Amino acid sequence: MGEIHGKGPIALEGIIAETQLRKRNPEKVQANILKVALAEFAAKGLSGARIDEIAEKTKTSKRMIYYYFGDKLGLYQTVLEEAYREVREAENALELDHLQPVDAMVKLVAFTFDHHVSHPDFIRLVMIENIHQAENLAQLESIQKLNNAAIEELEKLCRRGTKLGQFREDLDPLMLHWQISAFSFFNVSNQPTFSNLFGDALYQPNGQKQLRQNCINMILRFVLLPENSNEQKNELGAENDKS
Amino acid sequence: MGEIHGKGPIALEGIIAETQLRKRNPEKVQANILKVALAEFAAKGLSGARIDEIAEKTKTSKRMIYYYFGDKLGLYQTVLEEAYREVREAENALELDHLQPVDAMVKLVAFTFDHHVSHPDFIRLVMIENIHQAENLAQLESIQKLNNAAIEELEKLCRRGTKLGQFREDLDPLMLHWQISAFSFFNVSNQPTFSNLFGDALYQPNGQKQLRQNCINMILRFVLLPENSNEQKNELGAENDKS
Amino acid sequence: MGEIHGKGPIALEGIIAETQLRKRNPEKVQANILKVALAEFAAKGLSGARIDEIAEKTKTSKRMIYYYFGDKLGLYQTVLEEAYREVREAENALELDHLQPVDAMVKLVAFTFDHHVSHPDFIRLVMIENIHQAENLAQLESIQKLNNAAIEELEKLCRRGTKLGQFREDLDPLMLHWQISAFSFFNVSNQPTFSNLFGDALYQPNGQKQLRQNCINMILRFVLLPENSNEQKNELGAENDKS
Amino acid sequence: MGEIHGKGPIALEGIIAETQLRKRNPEKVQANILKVALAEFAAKGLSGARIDEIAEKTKTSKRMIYYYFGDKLGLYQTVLEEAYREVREAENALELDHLQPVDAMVKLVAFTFDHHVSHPDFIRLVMIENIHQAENLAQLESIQKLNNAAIEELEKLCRRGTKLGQFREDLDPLMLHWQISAFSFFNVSNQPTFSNLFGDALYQPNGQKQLRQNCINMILRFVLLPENSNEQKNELGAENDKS
DNA sequence: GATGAATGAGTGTTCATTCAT
DNA sequence: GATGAATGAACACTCATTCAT
Repeated sequence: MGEIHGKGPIALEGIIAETQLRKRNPEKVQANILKVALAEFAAKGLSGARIDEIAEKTKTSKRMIYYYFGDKLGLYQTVLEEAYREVREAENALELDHLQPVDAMVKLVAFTFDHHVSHPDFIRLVMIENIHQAENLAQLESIQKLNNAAIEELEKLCRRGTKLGQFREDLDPLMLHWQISAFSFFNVSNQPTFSNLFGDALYQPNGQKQLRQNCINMILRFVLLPENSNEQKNELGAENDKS
Repeated sequence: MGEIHGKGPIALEGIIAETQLRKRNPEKVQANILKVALAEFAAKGLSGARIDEIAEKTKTSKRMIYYYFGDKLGLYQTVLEEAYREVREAENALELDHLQPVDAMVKLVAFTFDHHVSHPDFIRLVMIENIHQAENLAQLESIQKLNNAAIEELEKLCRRGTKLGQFREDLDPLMLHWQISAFSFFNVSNQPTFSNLFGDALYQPNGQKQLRQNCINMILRFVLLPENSNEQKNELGAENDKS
Repeated sequence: MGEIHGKGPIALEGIIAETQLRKRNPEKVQANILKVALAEFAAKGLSGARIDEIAEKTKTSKRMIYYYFGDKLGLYQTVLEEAYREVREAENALELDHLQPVDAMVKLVAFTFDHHVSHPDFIRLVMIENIHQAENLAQLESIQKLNNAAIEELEKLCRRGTKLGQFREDLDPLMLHWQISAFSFFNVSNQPTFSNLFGDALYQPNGQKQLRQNCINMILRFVLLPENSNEQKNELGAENDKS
Repeated sequence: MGEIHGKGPIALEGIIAETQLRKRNPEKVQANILKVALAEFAAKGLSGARIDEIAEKTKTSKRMIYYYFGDKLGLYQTVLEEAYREVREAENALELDHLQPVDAMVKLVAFTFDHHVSHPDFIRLVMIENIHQAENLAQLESIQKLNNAAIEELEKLCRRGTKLGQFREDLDPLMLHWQISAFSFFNVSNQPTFSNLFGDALYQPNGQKQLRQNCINMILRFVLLPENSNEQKNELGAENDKS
């Protein structure tokens, strides 16, 4: 990814490019360190990751890690911060306002599910934070603000659905977010142990497809008023088969 | 830490008394080590936990850990094995056969939810295993057998419910187990980060009560045939309020 | 520390203003560095002082330290040289020739005592040099010349006192200088340990007053011929009380 | 000192002896570390000394330094503590009670002077402590007690001399101790810089002999009542010549 | 079975110094 | 003259593990 070693016919250009890349480009150096560090921390945890190993996989040296991030914890916290920021920015890019409430809810759950699947390193980082009682996350002020947006978006959606007589009136956006997250997060976080203990059928393409659809269905049945739920039952149930 | 910085006279009498107190009781010594080790691994992860610290909190010495468990990984694997065994044994003690399918399902979900809440160290151990791609769990043959029982129990229950015309016919016990686990596991595993980002309302007594009830409801609505679901809608919905 | 952990926008205006404030004034820049370096070396020793920390407390940058002084040792030696020069210049400004020998001697001892008290950083620098076996001092040719003046001044004074029949004939100016220095130097150099072990009574205003007077008395009794010493005994003794 | 390498005809015995010396002898291992560390700290200061270098000069390994002393500061503090203890114990072994006050005072000053000369590493350690504002010394409770004994001994002596009409009545034992210490300490501590600046005449055998005698004389003239001082003046003065 | 002593390979971190602009 | 970026060698310290008794 973005590596340069010997993939063009003219070697000299590659050398020049690499030289320019490596030297005097603080942003890229930091980004490169963070990318490597994210993978290492996600794979081995905070105390399991080794600064030496991170440095080795980097285009720069161990010294620069300390130059830019102070110490191991500083590096970890920056990695955590960037990971959250990236994920939240993608979430905020979701445009739900112009969709019908039901469609918007389907899109939200589907996106959340898929987004977790496509960011396993972020999931693992969050697991690590949970093992550490979120004490590092608690120190990142910049993150706290980002998350309210997600709840507010959901609240807007609930209100719209309720006003149209489609959603129940007693919905709690926070709990809804919790429920959507539980499915999406667990799906990625516990894949290794679940597969090991019960086989990986649910983690094959077809299994994931059903899992995803059932999550959407469960959330929909939860938010919809019974009468609306009935109208859609065939449609919803149809996707639950194992075909 | 088993290290000496400074020195002091040795209380000979104390040593004799202590020796007599625990004279040659291998099982208790091992159980004591495992209890301490579980807490340490759960709190700090595999590489974060320190043999010295575990030994210090033990009634015995560091040498005994190596004597009984070989090395750090051996200790961790034994801890993991015991934790799984204990949890699964409790699950298997659930008597569901004499209950109506719906009641049995409610009891199963409620028990799973509560059981996770009351075994946070186990949850954390599973998180750690997931970070390590379940590679240690994979080496424990004794565990693999235990889990099929859980699925089989659930399968029996589904079949009974379906035969009575209450449950849908296309239920997949494995997926059902996944769904129940997702709620129950996430509830404990992600409490630190979720509370930090969104406040701890859902982790206050009242919040937990609602969360638990909604999980039961969601599972029920998922397994019940629509016509049965409708019959119960008032009852189910009633518990969703925030009172 | 010249290192970056985190980043922030750069206040361009501030930089321009500051640049104009100290536009090209090498002497002041060097003097500023030396002042800061003296304090740092005196406080933490040669190996204990940090170039980064010195640079940070300076109005200029780390690079300038290397530009002007070559390396850490060069900076230290320059600091040492300047400190000696400043102290010796003050000593040489003492006008003793127009005073009676006894008065001149009193003034010399009193001045030396006070001068040490008011230059604690210099004292500490000399202590550091002594720990390093004076190997840096030995490389500063400029300093060697300065000190003979002090001994010559003292020799002149001794000769005058002896010629007038007040001082003993066998006085050795070098030893006299040693004795005066011993009191004056030890008073400052060993204050921390002495106070810690024996209380700080002697380092309170009254204690210092007595200490100073007793030093003067001891030197006087040493240089004066016994018959002169007797004449002054009441006067001298009177100042030894603890009032 | 106590080394074994190849100084006996039978090599095998040496090997056995060395083996027994190196293995399982905690006291000797610690003593060996402390001896080496004292020399290193005295030569290079707290931050200048290197744990690696200390370990290398030791019969054991770097790891054992941390095993017994925790960290660098712990090692330094233990070195400091042992150095003070050793020096104070020698001082307390002085038997002054059976001597005439004047003889006792002469013996005390002479001993103090010589004792400092023969413990240069201790002196350097004290200098280092003074540069560090005695902050490590302040943490050693065991040392504080030892020093009162020295002052009390001196107080007893002063009282005896005063009672016999030989010493002045207004003597302050603490100040007397300060004065004796000033000479004795400065003589060792400032030898490098003093020799460098003024030549080493005073540090040649003859110079030291005079210096020592003059210190005794100055202290005696200070404590003796003038009439007694006069009686002894010839005797005292006689030793001040440069022969 | 049980204990304190001992160890080597690593692990995070810091230092004075130099480079590119 | 002046600045932020970059560096390698060293540094203090820790780890799981084994030895001798």
